[in-house]
Amino acid sequence: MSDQVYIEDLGQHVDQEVTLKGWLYNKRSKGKLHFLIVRDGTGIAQTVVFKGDVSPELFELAGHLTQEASIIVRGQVRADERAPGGYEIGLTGLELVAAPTEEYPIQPQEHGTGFLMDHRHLWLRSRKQNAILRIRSEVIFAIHEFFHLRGFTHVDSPVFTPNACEGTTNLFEVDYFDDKAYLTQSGQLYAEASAMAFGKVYCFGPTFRAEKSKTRRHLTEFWMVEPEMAYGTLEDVMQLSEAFLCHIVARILEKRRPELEVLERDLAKLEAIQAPFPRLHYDDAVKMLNEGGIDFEWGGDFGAPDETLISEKYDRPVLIHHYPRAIKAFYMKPDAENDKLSLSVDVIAPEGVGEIIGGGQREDDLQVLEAKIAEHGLPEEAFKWYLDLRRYGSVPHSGFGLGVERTVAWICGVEHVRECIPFPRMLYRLTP
RNA sequence: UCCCCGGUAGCUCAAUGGUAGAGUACACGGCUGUUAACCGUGGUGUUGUAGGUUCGAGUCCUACCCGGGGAGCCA
Repeated sequence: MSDQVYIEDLGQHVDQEVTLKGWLYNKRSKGKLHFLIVRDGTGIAQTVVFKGDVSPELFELAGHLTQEASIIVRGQVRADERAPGGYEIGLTGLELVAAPTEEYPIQPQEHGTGFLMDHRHLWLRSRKQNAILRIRSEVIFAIHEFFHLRGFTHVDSPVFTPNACEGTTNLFEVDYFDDKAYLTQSGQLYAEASAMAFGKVYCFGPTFRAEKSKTRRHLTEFWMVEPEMAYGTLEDVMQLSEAFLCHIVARILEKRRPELEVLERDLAKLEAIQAPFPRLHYDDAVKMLNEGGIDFEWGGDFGAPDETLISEKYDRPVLIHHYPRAIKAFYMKPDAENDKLSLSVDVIAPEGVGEIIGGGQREDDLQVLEAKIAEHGLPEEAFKWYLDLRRYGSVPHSGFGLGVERTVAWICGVEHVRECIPFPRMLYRLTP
């Protein structure tokens, strides 16, 4: 049918005869009226079947449709304040493509998280989940757009790796023919190599952590975007992450407002995301915690409650920089002015989502890096190629990693990252 | 790995140690404007598993399994 339209475009077809192809989301009947609520992946729309307007067979068919029946409906679009979304279709034609062979398990009522996660493949059809994942798609598009507009080259890093980037624990080990390999936990080392070849690069892909974490911020498989800039400094990374987050949020506000409304997101909180972001030296963050009544000792890393206390003081993301060297990865460059500190930065999202960005300036001196690798007990052989980057034209460089699911959770105002990826992989959950 | 909570009908949940129930979904009937519509009629259980205490266990005890929330670690 050539006049098929999508529900998100209904407003452009008022008073026209159109065809919708979709599924029955819900149905309400009242005597000589059936209200068929149809979804097509772009939204939901109400269609009205009036007994006087259609054949008895069609009215009977409409009355017996069950939830998630796949249907093609035809009728005239009209504006009506009583219709959800403001538009409805006066139905004149109805084709049942396939009736469900069994009762659809997910109903318009409360369900438990475990049940919904077991039915994730169907849960995706629900309004809220649909909105979250459409926003995720837009976030990913905005990420690519941002870097391309700034002259970054997209260079992907491998998923199979021979070694750990940040230590050997928490890696998924897999058989690799007669050898062992690990699923990557970061593409950074490869992004560094790419930056030496292309200048400004970013890699984007799934990463894996075999941490036995059971919290609303953790997945065992999550997506990370990691830009890396040759000749970049800590300051460059801080400016880039600020502009990056502003760009993403602006894009979502521009293009995904209907989805944000489905999620009942407070738009004012997103509209507040403008540069500059507050910057907090690690020392000052520690002071802030102590003044806030948390017994925190200098030198430690911040836990979830610490991050929440800090982020609650601001209405936009906070950049915390110059963390102690001891709690950061081996490749972080020390601060020339204070050997105990590193040229590192974490970005804490507002509203309790926690850290969404971690990055900094990398160690570019061969001898220092060799010593660090030995000090961390890492296998020198595995890092031979990485050290080549310091042998052949080493330059200062910096970059960061952004966790996509946490970013989507923050933008959507969703409690748990498991709803921010189509098929989450978590501790104790591998299906569907 | 540690701490806390839970597991009863397809789903959401009730049930002083004493006959295992309601709402919802589904089916049929009624109503021309419903917003998770409403009204009437219709039936569903190895109470997570295995032991134990008891005249009697969904309920108390022990172990295990599964799930949820949080911590640590991280994005």
